[in-house]
Amino acid sequence: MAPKQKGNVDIVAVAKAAKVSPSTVSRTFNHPDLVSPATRKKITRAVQKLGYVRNRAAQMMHGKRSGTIGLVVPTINHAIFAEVIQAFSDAIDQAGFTLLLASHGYDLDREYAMVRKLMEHRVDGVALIGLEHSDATARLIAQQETPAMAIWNYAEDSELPCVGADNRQAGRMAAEHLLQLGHRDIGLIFPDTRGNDRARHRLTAAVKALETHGISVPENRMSEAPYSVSQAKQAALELLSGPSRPTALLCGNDVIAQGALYGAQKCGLRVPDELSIMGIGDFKGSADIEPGLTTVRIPAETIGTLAGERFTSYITSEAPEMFKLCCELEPILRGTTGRI
Amino acid sequence: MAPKQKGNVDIVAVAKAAKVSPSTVSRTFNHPDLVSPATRKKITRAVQKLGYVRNRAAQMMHGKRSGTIGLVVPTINHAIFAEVIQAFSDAIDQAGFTLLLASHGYDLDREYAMVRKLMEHRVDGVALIGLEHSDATARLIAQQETPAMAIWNYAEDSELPCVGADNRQAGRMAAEHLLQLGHRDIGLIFPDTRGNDRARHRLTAAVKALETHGISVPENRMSEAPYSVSQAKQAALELLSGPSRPTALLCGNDVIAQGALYGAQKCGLRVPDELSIMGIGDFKGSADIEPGLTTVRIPAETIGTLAGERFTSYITSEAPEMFKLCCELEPILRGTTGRI
DNA sequence: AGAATTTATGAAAACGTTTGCAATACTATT
DNA sequence: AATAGTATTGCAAACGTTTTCATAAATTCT
Repeated sequence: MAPKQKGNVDIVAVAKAAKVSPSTVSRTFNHPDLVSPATRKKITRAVQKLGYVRNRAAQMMHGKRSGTIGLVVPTINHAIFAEVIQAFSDAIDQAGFTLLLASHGYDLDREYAMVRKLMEHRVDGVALIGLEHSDATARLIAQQETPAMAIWNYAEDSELPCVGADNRQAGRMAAEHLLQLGHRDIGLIFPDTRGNDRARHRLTAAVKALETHGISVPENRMSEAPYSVSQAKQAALELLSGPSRPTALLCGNDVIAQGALYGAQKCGLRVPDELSIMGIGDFKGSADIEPGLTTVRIPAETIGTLAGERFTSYITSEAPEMFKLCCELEPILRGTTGRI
Repeated sequence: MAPKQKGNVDIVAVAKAAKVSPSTVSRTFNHPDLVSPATRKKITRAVQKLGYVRNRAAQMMHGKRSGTIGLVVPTINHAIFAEVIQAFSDAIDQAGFTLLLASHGYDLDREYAMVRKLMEHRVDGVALIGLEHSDATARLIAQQETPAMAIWNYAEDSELPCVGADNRQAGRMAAEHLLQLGHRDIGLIFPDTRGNDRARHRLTAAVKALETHGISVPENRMSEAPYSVSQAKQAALELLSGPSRPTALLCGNDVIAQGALYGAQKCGLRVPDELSIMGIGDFKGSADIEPGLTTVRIPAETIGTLAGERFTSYITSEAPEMFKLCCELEPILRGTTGRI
């Protein structure tokens, strides 16, 4: 069946096969109510027979939306972004959009290049992770008048519409949980904060919360590690091998916390009796390690879904309304923290 | 700077600003050597000033490639696919292509819908995960003459070009490793194999390898669990709680193996002394758990990169050559398996 | 039965590019 | 200085759709 036409099955081939004009075929797709049921059936049959697939690029040239949304992330290969991407993708798919995905590896210049690339494809909107972007990117977005939004961070004063969590609050909550348990000597393991406002906000807020309680964090209690279990393990090992060791470790995210946990186990430290470990994020799997990781839950799936839903309706709306959604954080108390 | 034009900055606006014809502007982009350096500079300046961004959809209407490649995966939110997606994305980006991503949640009908959706966007190629797809999907691909490929599985007799690993071999290697250590009573935890040829091939090959050694696996030694640590933990708990328990667990992938490990720890079983656990995949993180997970390494990143490189050159080539690449598997011996 | 609507269809212009062909302006050759 | 090239540019058609406007057919009303 479905005899392979000589390549170019377009709307006029369908029209010919159905013995109607191209206009009518187009109308059958876009305004079916304007076309008589009989003709519609003829056309549908011709479409089936020829295996016609609509050409959205051609539609797009008539001011129609392209039906695509661009998403630019630092990396795909990271539990938390994968979760956001999945949820976002599902949500926009629901609204008939297709996802154009690009990653930049935490490089803001590459981010600009990616946004530009997406705009060449005339995406109907661009979603970015975080609120920190280069001026060039901001200019480009403003100039092209492409709808844009930020995912993952929330900020009251954001220029862009955003759906996310308050990373400062996350940092504060993590610090306060440890303080509440009586910890006074706390080690910090965070990633490089350049071009990563999420990490930076968490770190500064955590430090500030500690200072409020009269605790300052000396240099030798701070360690830098990328989002990698093994490198975080390494970093933790260093932090724990000194002559005096902290009673608790506050980690930039759950991946780092997981590495820290393994590091502690390697040192033979009992968690949480001898060392408390606190993560941020509540990644998939954090509940399942032994002991379960205490963390601050950032609802990635909710954020992705909400972002997708709001963005699509923002794009399709006649009179788009600015939106800024702050998703609730929640301390998840599991087995890696305890009273001093 | 960059004064916002009244919305539509197209090639003719640029032409007007540079006082040349649209054709010349177009040529400046596509065949710069045909344009005098002086004019080229004028045009470049006009482009800068107006903030012109090329419209690939419009180019596409002239038989030019759209510059997009579609990738359809079961799910994004899975360590192993995230890794493949990242590598694939980077590789095609390198060649100037942009990724259109869609996921179907292990539903072959939705997979068809996604492929169709991508074709409406006139992707230059479609990459699918695995070799098992619905007839409708196969027909659609053949009919549209869109280049297509399979990622993740390798099969000698595949219709599509493919880059991947031999999942049967993976299953066999896992089984043989356990056999070699003297295990005779082996429990199997695998996901539902419908619409998932990866899992099915691993399972059947593992069972066959065991049978070759005169071992048949009774019903009560098999358990089904999705790719979820917690559910796999549950499944392992059931398998291990019976009156007699197996001496080893062969798991469909590393996520399941990780769950099984936690399950064993929960039962108070010492791994690997009292129970061996074998995974398949070597996910990021599998090396870092304690004890490190013994597994069969499937080089996800290599597969993604290779797939992206080969596919782009396949697409851009004048005379495309079929390709089928089988990536090497490697048993990774860590701490979760031992002699009986 | 004829006029006035309403419904269904087609013709043609438009969208933003690319490209084959024609025209023009140079340069080199004799 | 006339000729033959060659380098540069512009014109207009083409790509696959959508949409406005006009026309034809069918229906309703008086």
